[in-house]
Amino acid sequence: MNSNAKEEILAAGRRMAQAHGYGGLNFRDLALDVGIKHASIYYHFPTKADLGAAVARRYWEDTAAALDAISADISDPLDCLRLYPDTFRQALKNSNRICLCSFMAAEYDDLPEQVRAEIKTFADVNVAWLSRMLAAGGAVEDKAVDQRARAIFAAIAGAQLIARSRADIAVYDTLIEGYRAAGLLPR
Amino acid sequence: MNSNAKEEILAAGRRMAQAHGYGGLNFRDLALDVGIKHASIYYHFPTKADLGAAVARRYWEDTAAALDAISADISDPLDCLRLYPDTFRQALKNSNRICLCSFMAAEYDDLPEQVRAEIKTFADVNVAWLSRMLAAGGAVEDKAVDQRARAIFAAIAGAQLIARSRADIAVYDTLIEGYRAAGLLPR
DNA sequence: ACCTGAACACCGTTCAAGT
DNA sequence: ACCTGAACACCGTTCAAGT
Repeated sequence: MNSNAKEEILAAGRRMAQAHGYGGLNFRDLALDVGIKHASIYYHFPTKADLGAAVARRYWEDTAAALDAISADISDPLDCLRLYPDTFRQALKNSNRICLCSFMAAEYDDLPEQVRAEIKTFADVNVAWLSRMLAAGGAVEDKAVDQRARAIFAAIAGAQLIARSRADIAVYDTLIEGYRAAGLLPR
Repeated sequence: MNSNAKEEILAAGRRMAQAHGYGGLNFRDLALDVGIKHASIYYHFPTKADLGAAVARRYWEDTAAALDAISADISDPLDCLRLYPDTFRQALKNSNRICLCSFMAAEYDDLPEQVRAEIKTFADVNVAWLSRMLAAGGAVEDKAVDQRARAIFAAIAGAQLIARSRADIAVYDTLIEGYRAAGLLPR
């Protein structure tokens, strides 16, 4: 267990931050979840800022891997784009959680600089992947690709946020369908 | 001053909640801002839940009034829709704050039921106004009006959230322009 | 190397008591 | 009616001590 502790802290920290944010991430509940004493967490992460940054970094690393897996498995970039909303849907399915970085975006004022840097990278990773799919799919003019990628990312983050506030995943599905109907997302 | 205290608490509470959320709304800083002792706030609002609900209620009441003023002043519903993103832009302009209800949507898990009810009403107020404008504008099929109204509301909330995470209002403007280019918002 | 008990300082929250 | 002092509870952090 001891060699796994760091990984378990990261996993539990991610779950906690996706439900309660950086402010709601606390060493005592985290320790309870992992099954160690709260002081022990400081052995692995010297400060809360370090923990938050590590959790956010692991989060975008996992997201980048998941997106790459999609585009490696599926040859049609438009099919990849059609699957993209599902990556955000999974957080809602997991006890009405949201994207860690959306939550932390709201908490921007209270975030240590190192944490801010990681959530910026999360957005960059998503926009870069969307841009690649859009460019390869050819459904959008070249000069509009970046703008459209950013619009999709922001709109989907918003849909997830609003769906959470109703604790109803059907709200998310309806919003995504609305984006498709409006032409923001490919059919 | 004492008869104004309640109003000043509401105003300061709104500012604080738009920057730090319900979790970051705290009686000590609030009291410092208003100029009374922190325990005094409990005379006006028995619990934090009461304060949060009152702040959120006042927030949607103010928003409803502002939206009604727009649609009363401007006869063309499409012009009203063109102005809608500006209501969310103002929060960002005000020290990179966001919509109180977006922040609280993220905090859903930790919200008292009475606060949840108020942020639900905020969304309802916005969607109802957008639906009226869309229906009157005739730019969207009747049966798609509600879906489009919800999509616009969620997408704009998302744009505001992402712009905050960059502390850059130009990001918001670009995202809104992206929504227009994609056909989600009227040109 | 990895973990723990105990303590500290700070701050949000509460409530009985003041005027 | 309106406000306050003082206590309580919690949390991030530290550190000497355990295995």
